[in-house]
Amino acid sequence: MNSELEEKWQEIWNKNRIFEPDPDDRDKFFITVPYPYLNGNLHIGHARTFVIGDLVARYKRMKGYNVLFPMAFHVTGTPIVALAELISKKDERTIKVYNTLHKIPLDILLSLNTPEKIVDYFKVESELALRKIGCSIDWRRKFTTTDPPYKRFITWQFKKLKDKGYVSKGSHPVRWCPNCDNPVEDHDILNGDDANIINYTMIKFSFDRCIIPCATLRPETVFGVTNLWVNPDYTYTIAAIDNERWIVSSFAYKKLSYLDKNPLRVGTIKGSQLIGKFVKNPINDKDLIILPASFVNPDDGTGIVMSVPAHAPYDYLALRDLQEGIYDFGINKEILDLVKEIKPIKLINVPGLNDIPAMDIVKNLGVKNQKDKKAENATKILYKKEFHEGVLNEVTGSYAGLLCKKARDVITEDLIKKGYADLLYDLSEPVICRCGTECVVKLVKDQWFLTYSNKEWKDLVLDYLRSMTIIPEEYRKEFENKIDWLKDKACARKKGLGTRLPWDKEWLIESLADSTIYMAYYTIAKFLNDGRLTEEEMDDEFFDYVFLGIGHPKKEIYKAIREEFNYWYPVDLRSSGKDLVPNHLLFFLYHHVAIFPKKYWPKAIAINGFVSLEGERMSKSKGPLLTIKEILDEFGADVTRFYILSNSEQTQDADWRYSNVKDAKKALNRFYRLAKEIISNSRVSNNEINMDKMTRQDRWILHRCQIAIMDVESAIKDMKVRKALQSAFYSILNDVKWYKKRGEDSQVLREVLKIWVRLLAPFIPHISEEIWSWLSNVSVSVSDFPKFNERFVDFSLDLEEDLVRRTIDDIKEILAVIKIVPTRIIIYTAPEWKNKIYYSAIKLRQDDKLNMGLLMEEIKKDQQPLSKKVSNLAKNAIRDVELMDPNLIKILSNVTIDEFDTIKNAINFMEREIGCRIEVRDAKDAEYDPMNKKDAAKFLKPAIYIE
RNA sequence: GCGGAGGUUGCCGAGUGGAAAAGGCGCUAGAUUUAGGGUCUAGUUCCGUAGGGAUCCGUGGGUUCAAAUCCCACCCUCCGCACCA
Repeated sequence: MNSELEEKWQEIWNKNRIFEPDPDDRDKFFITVPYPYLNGNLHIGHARTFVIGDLVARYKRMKGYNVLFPMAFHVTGTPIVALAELISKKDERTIKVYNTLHKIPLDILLSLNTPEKIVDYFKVESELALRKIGCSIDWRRKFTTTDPPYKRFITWQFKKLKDKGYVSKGSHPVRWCPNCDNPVEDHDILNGDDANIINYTMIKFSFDRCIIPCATLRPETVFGVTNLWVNPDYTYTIAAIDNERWIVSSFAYKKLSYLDKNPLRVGTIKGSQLIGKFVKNPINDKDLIILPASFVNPDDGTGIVMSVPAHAPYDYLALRDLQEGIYDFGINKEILDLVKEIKPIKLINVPGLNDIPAMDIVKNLGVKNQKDKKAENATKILYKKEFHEGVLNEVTGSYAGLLCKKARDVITEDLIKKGYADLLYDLSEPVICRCGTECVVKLVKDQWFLTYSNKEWKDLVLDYLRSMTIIPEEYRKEFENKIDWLKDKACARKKGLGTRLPWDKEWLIESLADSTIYMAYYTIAKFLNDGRLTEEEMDDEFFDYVFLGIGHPKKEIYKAIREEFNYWYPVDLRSSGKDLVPNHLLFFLYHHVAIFPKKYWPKAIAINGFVSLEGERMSKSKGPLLTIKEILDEFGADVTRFYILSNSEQTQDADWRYSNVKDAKKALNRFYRLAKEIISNSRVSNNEINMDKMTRQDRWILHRCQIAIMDVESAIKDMKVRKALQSAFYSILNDVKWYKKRGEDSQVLREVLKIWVRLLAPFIPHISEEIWSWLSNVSVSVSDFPKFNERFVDFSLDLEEDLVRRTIDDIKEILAVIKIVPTRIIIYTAPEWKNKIYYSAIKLRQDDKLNMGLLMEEIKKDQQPLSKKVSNLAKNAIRDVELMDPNLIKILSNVTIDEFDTIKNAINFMEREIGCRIEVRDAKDAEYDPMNKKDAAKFLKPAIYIE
């Protein structure tokens, strides 16, 4: 149990090339985990995904599959370039983080001043870390995503996507810093991390050759607009946009200037000057009056809003305030008369809200006026209710009958098409760039998109998803939701490392887009790395042939490459962290479906959670962080694997806690010592163990091993690694402890160990190899996984051991209560007639027919003399049996247990445990019974008398 | 806001309709050919002079012979929401 031991076995694996599979006659299993991104050292979070992948790889290998588990490195994108810049600038924080957390010696760190040097450094370190943690990776297939041949592969893929019409050109909104003149990424933000880009629909109301655009999140309510609201004290900007003149706030003017509108300031106008003027509603040409309101914020939207008093509490209140003269903003009588004629126009019907919804809610909540804080709450409640439950009514014309949530997008689209509206992007809250500038939303033009919103493409993915295995199954819905939500994605950037778009060389392919089908590339990387294939040969025809079987091979070796691909593909399992569900894993599916024929589409996806460090989330750029190298130096591979695999299940997050890791180390030490002891106490034997000579306990422990094998296999099938490890390690450990207590046979223990070590080999391969080497001369990594052997299965043995255990516990419990030192203990097992009644009840329960009448009939058939005693017992039996676990019922309906015999056999053991002489009697013919206990004897619960 | 996950004992966490609390940690006691932070054993909600009883799974209701588990409402925590890998 030390690093030399682990290094020794790693060297043996390497030397014997046991993890370097080539196609052969066996069934194959191709497992991949996402390649790591090399802007730092691999950390404990990576370790989880890798170790889970390795566990499955090792398990499948032992199950006889030809297993391919490859690895490569991802370096395309911006972070590595940014890191190189920061290092060459000697950025204080970066140097500190990479020196103290990533543990890179300062002299080396300062030399990493180009992206290439960074990649070269981390790829060596990462491979080392992966080797040292014992991953059974075929390193002959490694590559880096900036390798020229890989770029050819990506180029081919994008040509294919474009040919299939999955690439389009358009514009899209990004967070933008006007000062840096660049998009703002998450780590560039000083303030406002939570801000989202929201898209308002800007409805264009016309006014005296001017346009007053009103931003709204509820475009469907355009049918219910009764007037506009302006802030009377604010001075608005008049901007020339195309051939129109727009009246907007000055902040809105700024926003528009980044949104492809090229506005030109031509004048200003005070809000109060607009009051009483009329605008036309574009959808019905109705004239609407402009009125003053206090809640209009010039910084939100365009600074002028449309009023829908039937459905917006603020609008309703502001209107009522005017009508009742609560706030009149000094409007004249003429306007006031017009205001008084305004009636809310209801356009959404909501079950339960019969009148004007805004009025209802204002009344219910007792909102006083537009300045009442409760108006905010009223708005929230009503908007939510109407969005989810609302149906558009006849006021909306052809949209009548549509659900609110369905209609919104349709209406927006129609309004824009007709020129009645435009989109306005805005940030949900202010965002401040690291340079201190307030950010805006900019519309980037001529951007290339992958059209993930394409209905046919989307349906193809959704449809295929149905036939895939998703582990855990609960994530299937998550995938469906995300696919449904997925929109077109910008797939090119100007900055960073990567492959150029083949048809537009100034753009680089975005780094998530270039890592979608790379698992296929592992099959050819082998040939590149051993020199049988050169970059120059890898043209489009080559890829078409190898991956799609199109055309003819120009060279003989291409056939082998094609066969290699055809053998390994599809991916049988992609195992990944849950952070990749809404991005990489979706694109992984989309691109496979787009590029490859169906038989090469991935079979299964498994998701795992993160790893936190002493309860805190790790961060590569800020810390805390714990590198794989560090933990391996301290704990070694097996302890690390053991801890991570046993710490949490599936998508739950694991937590790396030093104190618990140390405990894991102790547990493994214990196992190692125990194994050593078992080996030294037994002798080599190749004979099949002789079951006839075995005691009940011997047969019991072998039975338990079979159960463990079954449990481990079914847990691994569901990727429940924690459960698998519990069964493979702790469950057997506890059984072995009990077995040793009960009286062990060293040869039987040796057999148990043979099973045990192989069960554990996928989890903790190094220590397993070491122990296995004392038992066999074949590497455990390529030995057979223990086979479930029905011959050893006997559930009655479990019942017997449980009976013994429970009886001891009962005695101890009594002793604890009566607080005497016992001198003599008598155990009375239940008489046969009692047990018969229980078995009858169990049979009935198994057939789902348990009731008093039927049970009494059964008892009569057994020709028992009926008495009050019998019927009372039958009543009790029904209650007891009804409470029994269904699994126990199943077992009991197949086996019977001789309680007297069981206790009698265990009597010496029980005496040792209790430290007192113990006798066992059948309650039927026990004469000595001073406290009249024997009548209390029940099925599986013997009576106890203590002196 | 939308979508998702979760709330179990001192702590981490099993358990998703049939005896709540597996396993681990911590704690307590004991053993030890114990330097130790090693190893092993037992106990660890409360009450109990016979193996029993009471309480109990975020809160409040409900369904059921039976609910941590199913239904309804509410409270709280965490994660994602895109051009960022």
